[in-house]
Amino acid sequence: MILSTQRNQSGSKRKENEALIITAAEKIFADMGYAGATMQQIADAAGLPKANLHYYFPTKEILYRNVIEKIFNLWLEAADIFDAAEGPKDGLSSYIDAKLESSRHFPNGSKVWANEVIQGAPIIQDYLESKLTAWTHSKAEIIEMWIAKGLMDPINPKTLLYFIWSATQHYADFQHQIRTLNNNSDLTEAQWSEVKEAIKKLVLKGLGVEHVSDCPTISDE
Amino acid sequence: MILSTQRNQSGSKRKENEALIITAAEKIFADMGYAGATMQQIADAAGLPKANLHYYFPTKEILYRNVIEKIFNLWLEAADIFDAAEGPKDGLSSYIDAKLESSRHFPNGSKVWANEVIQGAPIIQDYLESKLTAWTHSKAEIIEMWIAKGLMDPINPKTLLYFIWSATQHYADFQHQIRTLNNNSDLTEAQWSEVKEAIKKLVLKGLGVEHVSDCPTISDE
DNA sequence: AACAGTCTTGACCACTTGGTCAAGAAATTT
DNA sequence: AAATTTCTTGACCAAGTGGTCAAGACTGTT
Repeated sequence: MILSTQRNQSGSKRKENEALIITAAEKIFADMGYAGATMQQIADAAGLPKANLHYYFPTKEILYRNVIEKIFNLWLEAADIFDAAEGPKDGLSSYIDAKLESSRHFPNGSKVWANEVIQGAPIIQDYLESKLTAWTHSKAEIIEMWIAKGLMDPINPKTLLYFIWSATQHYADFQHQIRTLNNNSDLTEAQWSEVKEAIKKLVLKGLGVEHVSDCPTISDE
Repeated sequence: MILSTQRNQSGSKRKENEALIITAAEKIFADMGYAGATMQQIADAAGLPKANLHYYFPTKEILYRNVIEKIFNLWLEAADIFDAAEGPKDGLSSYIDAKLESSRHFPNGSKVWANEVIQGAPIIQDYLESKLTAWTHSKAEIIEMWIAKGLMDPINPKTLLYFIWSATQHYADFQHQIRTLNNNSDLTEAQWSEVKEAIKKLVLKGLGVEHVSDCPTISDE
C-alpha cells in the first residue's frame, strides 16, 4: 500500500524476494506468534540479512499484513468450488475436501490466521468486517437455497460454516497435538482419507443428505 | 514445583494472590500470546506492582505453566460426564454441552491452550505426551465399546474426539470472528441453544444415533 | 514490645528487539 | 562507460523487557 510494489520488468527480483520473505515469515509467525517472531528469525529463515527485510517490508507489521492477505486470498479461492456446486452433497463434499487438503499441505497459513483471530484480530479487523462478512453472507445464501429446496435439513448456515471451518482447520492448527496423539507420527495417506470421509459423513448424514462413499476427487490446490 | 506453594494457615493470602494473578495472566496470555504478554500488563490487570508478581511466580514461564495446568485440569474434569454415561446418545450429548458451556463462560483458557498448541506446545509438551495421551486412550476405549455394542456407526474414536473438540472450542477460540460475523454482538441465549442443538444433531444423527431434541440440562461448570 | 516471618514496592540493570543509516555493490539505462 | 536506479549489508541506537534487590511495611507470636 505504501510501497511502490513493483514497477519495471526487472522487478522480478523484488517479487522473488518478497515471496521468499513472505514464505519464511509465514512459518515463523505460525511457530512463534506475531509478538514472538523476531525479524532476525525471519531473516535467517529466508537466508537474508535483517536489514534486507526492512528494505522490502519497512516494518514488521506491514510484513505481517502481507502474510495475512496472502492467506486470506487462498481462503477465499477455496470457496469457488462451493459456488459451482449443484447441491449440498456436491458442494459441501468438495468444500470439505478442499479445506482439508489445505490444512494438510499449508498448515502455516491456517495457524497464523488462528493466532491472529484468537487474539482479537488486532491487525486484520478491517478484513473481517469487510471481506469475510461479505463472503460469509454470500455462502449463507446458497445454503439457505439448498434448505429451501429441501435438499438438506434446516440449519443456521453460519453454524454449518463454523462447523466445517473448525473441523477442517483443526487439522492444521492442532497439527502438533494430533501428531502427538498419533504416536508422534504425521497422519498417513490412509488416515487422511479416513478423516476426510468421516467428516463428510458426519456433515452429510447429519444434515439428512445421502452420503456418497465413493466420492469424486478434488485433491490438488 | 520449585516453590513452597503454601504451607501455613495464613497462606490464604498467598493463595488469594496466586489465584488473582493467574486469572489476570490467563486473560493477558489469551489476548496477547505468551511472547506478546508482558509481566507489566499482567501486573496491571491484577492490580499489583510487577515486582509482586515475581514474588509469587519467579519467572514468566513458571506463571504460564501454572495457567496452563489450571486449564488442563478443567479440561479433564469436563470429561467425567463422559465416563458416567450409559451410551453415546447420553455421553456425547453431555460432553458437547459441557464443552460448549466452557467455551461460552471461560473462553480464555481455551485460547491460551490453542495458542500454545498451535505453536507446537513448546512449554507443555510433557503434558501432551503423558496426561492427554492417557486421557484420550481411555475415552477412545469407551467409544469403541459403544461401537462394538452397535449403539453408533463405526468411526475412529480419535477422529470423533477431534471433531467434538474442534466444533466446541471453535466458539471460544474464534469468539472474536464469530462476534464480528454476528453484527458485532455476542451470541444470545437463544443462539447458544441453537448452536448446541445443531452440533449435537450433526454428531448424533451423523453417527446414526437417534437424536433427542428435548435433551436434559447440564449447564453449570 | 520485641522478634520473625511474610509480603510489598520503587528503582535499577543487562539484554533483546524493531528499526535506521550510510556506504557501497549490482544491475539498467542512456 | 558514465550515470542512475535498485539492492545489499554491517554497525548502530533508542525503547521496552524479564528479572533483581534492598529497604521497608504488615502480621502474628512470644
